[in-house]
Amino acid sequence: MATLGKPQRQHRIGRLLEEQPISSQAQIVELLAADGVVATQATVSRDLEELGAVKVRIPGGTMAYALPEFAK
Amino acid sequence: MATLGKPQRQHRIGRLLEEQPISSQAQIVELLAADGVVATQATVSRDLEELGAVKVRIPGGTMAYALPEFAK
DNA sequence: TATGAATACAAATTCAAA
DNA sequence: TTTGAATTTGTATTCATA
Repeated sequence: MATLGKPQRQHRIGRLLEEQPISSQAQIVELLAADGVVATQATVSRDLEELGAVKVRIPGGTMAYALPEFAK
Repeated sequence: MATLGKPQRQHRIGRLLEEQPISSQAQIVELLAADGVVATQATVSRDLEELGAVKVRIPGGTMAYALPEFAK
């Protein structure tokens, strides 16, 4: 499996965050993998930082990653 | 040391978050203690949840807790 | 420069207990 | 119902490696 470049991977992460509530980096790793994109938690952590993503509280006490408005 | 009630403690936490960038719950525990308020990380974690606080990215790559606008 | 594995660090939750 | 101690879970960073 050809390793996707960083920009493409980050774009996919952004899309994933919009599509569903995601509460952990491990979950992102899984979703990417299901999409054929291999990356570890360390990489996802760095991607989220570069994307400016933050973990916010969702009604119900759960948390989910979200992109800042200006990044959408 | 008279233990401060939960509402008072949460209010203090809110003020602390406004006064300075705070990047960890341990730091909140310390600041409260400096103020004579004893609480553990577990309690601070619950307080932040009840306050709706989130950890956001600050320019420079650091993170800081913040209250949602509507809670101010 | 980008990455992963391992580690260090931070936060949420469990489980008593009062 | 609230809390703290201990634990589990999650995230950032370090340290190689390419």
